[in-house]
Amino acid sequence: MRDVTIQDVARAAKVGLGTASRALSGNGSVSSQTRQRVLEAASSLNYRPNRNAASLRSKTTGTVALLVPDIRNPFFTELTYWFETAMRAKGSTVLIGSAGEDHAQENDFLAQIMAQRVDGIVISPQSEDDTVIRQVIEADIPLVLIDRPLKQLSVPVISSRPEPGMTEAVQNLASHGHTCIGYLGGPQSLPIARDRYAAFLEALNEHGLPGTTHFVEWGNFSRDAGKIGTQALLKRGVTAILAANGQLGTGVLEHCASSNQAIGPDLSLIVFDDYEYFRFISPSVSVIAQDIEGMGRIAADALVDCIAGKTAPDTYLPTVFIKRDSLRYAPPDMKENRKGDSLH
Amino acid sequence: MRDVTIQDVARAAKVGLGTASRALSGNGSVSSQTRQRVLEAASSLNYRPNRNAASLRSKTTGTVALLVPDIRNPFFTELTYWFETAMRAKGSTVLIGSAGEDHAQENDFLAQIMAQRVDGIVISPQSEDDTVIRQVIEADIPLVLIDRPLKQLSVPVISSRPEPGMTEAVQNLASHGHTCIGYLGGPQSLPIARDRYAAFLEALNEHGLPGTTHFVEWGNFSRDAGKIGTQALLKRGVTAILAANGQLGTGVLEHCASSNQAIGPDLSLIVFDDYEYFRFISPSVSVIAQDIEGMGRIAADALVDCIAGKTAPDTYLPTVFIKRDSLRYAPPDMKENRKGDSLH
DNA sequence: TTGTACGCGTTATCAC
DNA sequence: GTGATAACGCGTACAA
Repeated sequence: MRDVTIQDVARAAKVGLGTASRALSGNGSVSSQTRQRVLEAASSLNYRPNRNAASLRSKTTGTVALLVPDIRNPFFTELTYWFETAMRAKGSTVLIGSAGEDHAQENDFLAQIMAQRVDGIVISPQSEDDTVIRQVIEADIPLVLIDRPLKQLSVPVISSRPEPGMTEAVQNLASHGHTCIGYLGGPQSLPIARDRYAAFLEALNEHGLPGTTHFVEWGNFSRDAGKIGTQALLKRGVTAILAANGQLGTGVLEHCASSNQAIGPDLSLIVFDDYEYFRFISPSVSVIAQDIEGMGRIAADALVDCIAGKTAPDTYLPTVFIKRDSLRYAPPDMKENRKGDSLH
Repeated sequence: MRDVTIQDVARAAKVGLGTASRALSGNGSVSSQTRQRVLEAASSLNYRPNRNAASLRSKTTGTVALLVPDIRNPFFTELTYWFETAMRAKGSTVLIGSAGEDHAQENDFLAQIMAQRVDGIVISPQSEDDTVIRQVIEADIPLVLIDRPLKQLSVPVISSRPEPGMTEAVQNLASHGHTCIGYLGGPQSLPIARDRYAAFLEALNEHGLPGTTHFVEWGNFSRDAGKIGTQALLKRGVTAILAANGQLGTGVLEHCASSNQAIGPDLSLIVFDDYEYFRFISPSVSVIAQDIEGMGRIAADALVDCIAGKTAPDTYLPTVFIKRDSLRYAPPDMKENRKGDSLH
């Protein structure tokens, strides 16, 4: 059963092929009468335009791609959601690729989408390796980066400013009397990891926390690194941990759950990234939240600008501190006091 | 800067257009000598095949679509991940659509992918409304359904058998001495919701739990329904709750966290669906897990079969019960005993 | 405003 | 095994 083509529509409407095309696509001028006829014919024939044929001529496919390290990471899940929503509103569909840690998969995906002639691509780079990004740039495909800036290349970057949230977070820890704060950092080779740590240090300085020392454990942005780092930090006697991303924070939770360390009473916790479930587990987890919805939407805007040949500015969205129950720390000496305090 | 076409490759390799096409696509026979020449020419010219042009002739796009209610629901996130992985291995890219509750969005997405001429589509229906599905069938697009069977239509369904997991789960609750079990069910209009409840009842019977009563709260598969239902069940004195899906289970967690109800000691919990974070929160949540990876892969297999014109069987994957810490229930009378038991 | 003819890059169908 | 040539469905410059 052959598809109904624009030819069929033209015949049914008793107009020329070109007229039908113009009436349906909206380019060029058609008298409203004939347009009406064409539209009716189209819908009565159940006409579905063939994007592939159109793309062949117009060089635009109405399709963009989103490449993330792992869509199962809630940050990327949400980013994907908002980006897809924004792009669909703009009339484009989104091809997703979840690359995992595997470079072969990344290249696989890249080859496929290049063949598909996507209009543009958004990449959230996982590793320090730039080869994929360079390929995209070389192929001259409009590109927007999430999280990771790329030096000396005019590719728009959408990311976050860790400072606002970080400042409040540190202030809060300080006001609770913490003197030994542990920091779980991401790979120092990643700019965002460095930025977050710098913001952390700056926040400490800003509030002039005398006598406050901090301990740092570096690792990749993974749950396992979070577990291992937590273990190490606890040995060093920290009373609070600030995890530089959600995966690391999840690792903290995991370690504490398996070692019966009670978050809140025994250990304060703040996580950079607000995974949905942080809100309704017990105790709920205090976070420094990125504006993921904003990132997705702005990435979409930036991408269509790039596709249109315009330039799009780098955008750094503010973060906010959200205080929850993981900050109910009761230092040992306070516990001692309580014990003696039999009046209550 | 014009794209390099297969023409250019053919010229460079000093062969005819057709030969180049056969050499590159693998269809038809070419002497290994000339194939070599063509391949070399292609890579040295940095040739990228144009899928759109190919699709115009071959009627196949190497693209499939996946439509889920909300990709942010961890079940669908993981399903998307595995499905995408499987499809990429088969050489297809995946267009995703996250429909939300919005029907307009669904239709939007549908129109777009029909224009894209996707080879097939996998739908995980959200509502009882079949209009989207019917449209796909009417357009004669190969279709596979996740979760939801469709009566009297030969569309493959990939879903789960709740029985194995449910049986073990109920047995476990019984062996812990629960006599009042609460059940949070999904919309009775949904087959999977009915199936799960039926499996629950069957499990109760199977183990001949004398004196065990159960209480049921129905709602849609949402966190809010879980919260409200939990509240209602607790008022009725249940000592354990079985939630019929992950969202409902999340609602239980949320209610308990905000009302200081300790899961484990105060209330046993088993959730149908194994969200990743259930494993490492405290207490960890016992679950009846679906084989999502299997569902994703089998859906991919079934879809390519449909595309190839073959029929694919309905597949129901077994569930498994995974025991975790949310079952450490200590009934009030046991607590009393403990109090008196000062020997320990 | 409307219709015609051509080309987009590829695959498929022929003859050779 | 190989090389011309005709589609595929649509947009658009051009002529009418």
